[in-house]
Amino acid sequence: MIINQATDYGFRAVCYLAQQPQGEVVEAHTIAQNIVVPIRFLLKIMPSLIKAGIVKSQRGVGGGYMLARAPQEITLLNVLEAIEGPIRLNRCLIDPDYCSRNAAAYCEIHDALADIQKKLSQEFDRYNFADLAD
Amino acid sequence: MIINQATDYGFRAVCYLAQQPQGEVVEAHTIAQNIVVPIRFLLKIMPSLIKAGIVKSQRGVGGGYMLARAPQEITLLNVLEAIEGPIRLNRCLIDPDYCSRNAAAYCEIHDALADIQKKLSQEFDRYNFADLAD
DNA sequence: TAAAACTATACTAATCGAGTAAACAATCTG
DNA sequence: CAGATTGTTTACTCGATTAGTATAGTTTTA
Repeated sequence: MIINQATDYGFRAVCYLAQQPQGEVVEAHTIAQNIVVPIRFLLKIMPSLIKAGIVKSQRGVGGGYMLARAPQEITLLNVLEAIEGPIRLNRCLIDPDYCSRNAAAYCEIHDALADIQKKLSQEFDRYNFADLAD
Repeated sequence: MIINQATDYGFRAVCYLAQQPQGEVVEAHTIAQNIVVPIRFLLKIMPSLIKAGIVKSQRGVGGGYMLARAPQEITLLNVLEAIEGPIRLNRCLIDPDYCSRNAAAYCEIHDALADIQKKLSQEFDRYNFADLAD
């Protein structure tokens, strides 16, 4: 019921990139310093954001990271799912076989959780980084 | 971002009790069998529900558990908080000093998460066990 | 007073989270 | 093209948490 530290750092990193002039490439150590995150940990997180099409990277001298699309097109949900996968409130919502009662198909609680989970995703999706970076 | 197994079991236990005739005392092993939960684990969870005023217990021969108040007065949020404490999406929402940037006071992300967290609590609070037990 | 029930506390094994390390691959510059 | 720079990949560690088990204790009632 708590987001990962990595996700928190991911939010900060994307927010920081959204605050840079458009097209500016920022290297990892600069990002890490500004958002106050251990650089090695940040370096491990970034590839997830790249695979999700949220940021782009450039290697070699003068390399670094930049957003891969407009900040208003990136939501908290996008970053969260890129780093820790889809939101799941309960394991039975991923794998019905997980339920020790084998009741996923008719369980009222299952339905309620599925509903809440959907609402939660929508809430995370309401926030984009153009607004957050202000 | 996922609820505890204990919370899941708590939901089931309260739901099962809500399905019993009013005032009926049900012993732990009966509950455990019906909701398919290890009895020792269930026995460990129940005291949290008692402390939260959700169920009552009776010791000795013929003892067991019953709801402490009407099912419509018990929500998913009540049970969740009884078992795993208040919902917190991020540690900085409990303890602002936790933020490695020390930015909780002015961080836009912090505000967004606080907002989402509030909505999430409200969602869990919308479901009561009179409805869930149908 | 003995058995039946819940309570409290401590223990354990497995998993997960956060962070570190090291070897590697790409890119630029002189 | 050599070497420095910067990101990538994968593996490792250590501590915390989770899920569950065990045991000794307390209350109640027949």
